[in-house]
Amino acid sequence: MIEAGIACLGKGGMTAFTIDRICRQAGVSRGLVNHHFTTKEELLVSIYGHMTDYLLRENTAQSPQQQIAGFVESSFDEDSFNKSNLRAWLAIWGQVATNAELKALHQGRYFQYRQQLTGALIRIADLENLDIDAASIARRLIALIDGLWLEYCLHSNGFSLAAAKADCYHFLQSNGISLEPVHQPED
Amino acid sequence: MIEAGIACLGKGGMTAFTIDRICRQAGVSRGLVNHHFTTKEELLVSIYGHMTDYLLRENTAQSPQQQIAGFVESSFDEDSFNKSNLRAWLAIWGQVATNAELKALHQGRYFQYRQQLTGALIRIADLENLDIDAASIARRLIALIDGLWLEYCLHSNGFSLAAAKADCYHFLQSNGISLEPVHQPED
DNA sequence: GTTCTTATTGAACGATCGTACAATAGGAGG
DNA sequence: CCTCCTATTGTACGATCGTTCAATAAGAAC
Repeated sequence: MIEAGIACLGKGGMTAFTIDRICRQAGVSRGLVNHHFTTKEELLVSIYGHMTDYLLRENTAQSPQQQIAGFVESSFDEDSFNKSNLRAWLAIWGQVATNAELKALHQGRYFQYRQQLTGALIRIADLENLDIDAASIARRLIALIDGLWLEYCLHSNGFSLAAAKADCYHFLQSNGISLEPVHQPED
Repeated sequence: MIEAGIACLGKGGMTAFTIDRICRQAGVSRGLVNHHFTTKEELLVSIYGHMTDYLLRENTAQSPQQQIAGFVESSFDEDSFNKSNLRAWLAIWGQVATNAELKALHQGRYFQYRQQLTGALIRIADLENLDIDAASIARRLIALIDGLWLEYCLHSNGFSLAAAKADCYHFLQSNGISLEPVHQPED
């Protein structure tokens, strides 16, 4: 049902996020959503939680370098960060200002995400005796990733996912962070 | 009426973009929208055209350095790039995949925008004998601007508009582009 | 004043929206 | 078998959606 909601958001944004279409997508009857979720907004919050769980999942990388590389790689994993999912994110971002519960969750999840990045950067700086502003780099890296993803999905003919990843690595390198790009196991 | 539509998009995204609310916002009666615009989607396209006209307006800067600085400065002008306008942009971006007419316009406007940036970068490279990939820098600068704007509007307590501008200038500098930041006339 | 075009109004239409609710199905525990 | 709890269904409701359309207001042209 959460998956069905994501699919609807991906198809037509918040306009397509209706009880009717979600139930049809999930193959269940109309009244079921309001049985499991008291309101439609609550379903939206659950959906956002589900989506961010994926982002904040345990990163099994050993070194902080591998951890950051893992972030970059998974940020442009075409299974998760495709046009459909971008629309879902755009729709949810557009509702953050309206839905207080969603806003609180979003602020928390974004903080966690940035903290994970910042922590890895600080560990790298400690290991290699670097003098960097880890929080600032994390913030700018997130901005770059979001912006590249936006560009890629809105006009994908412009460049490739590989180019987007390269841009991120280039950004890190120009900020003093060098890391061996890890190759994801191709399954 | 176009302004009223932007205001509605800013208040509640595409969900609030209804004939009723637009007319109420504009202070006119219900039937007027369909008199000037055959359909609601056509109004949305007009709104997007109006919004991008502002971005692509004639840049009166003399030097290419000033031109790029003008882009950065106006990208974080709080009159235009506030939370309300972000929501309008998010809503429109979310509809680009659905509305063919909107998609065509968006592709064209984005191409113009990137061309203006690329052209200025090429002129700088010519003047200063630099060997740069202007198109790539333009693309990454746009991504950084979009991402920073997104971050700023979604959790504005994180940093300031001045910091966002500084991030852009820092990015350009680390890519070999140095430019004197111009101070906008404060009117 | 008359005529024509345009701007604007407000009511009406069927469709769809979110939610509530009574009714049914099914499985677990006794 | 009976009883409870939960899962699921389908209908119903008032509200709002986009669009259509006849009616009116307002000027411009003559």
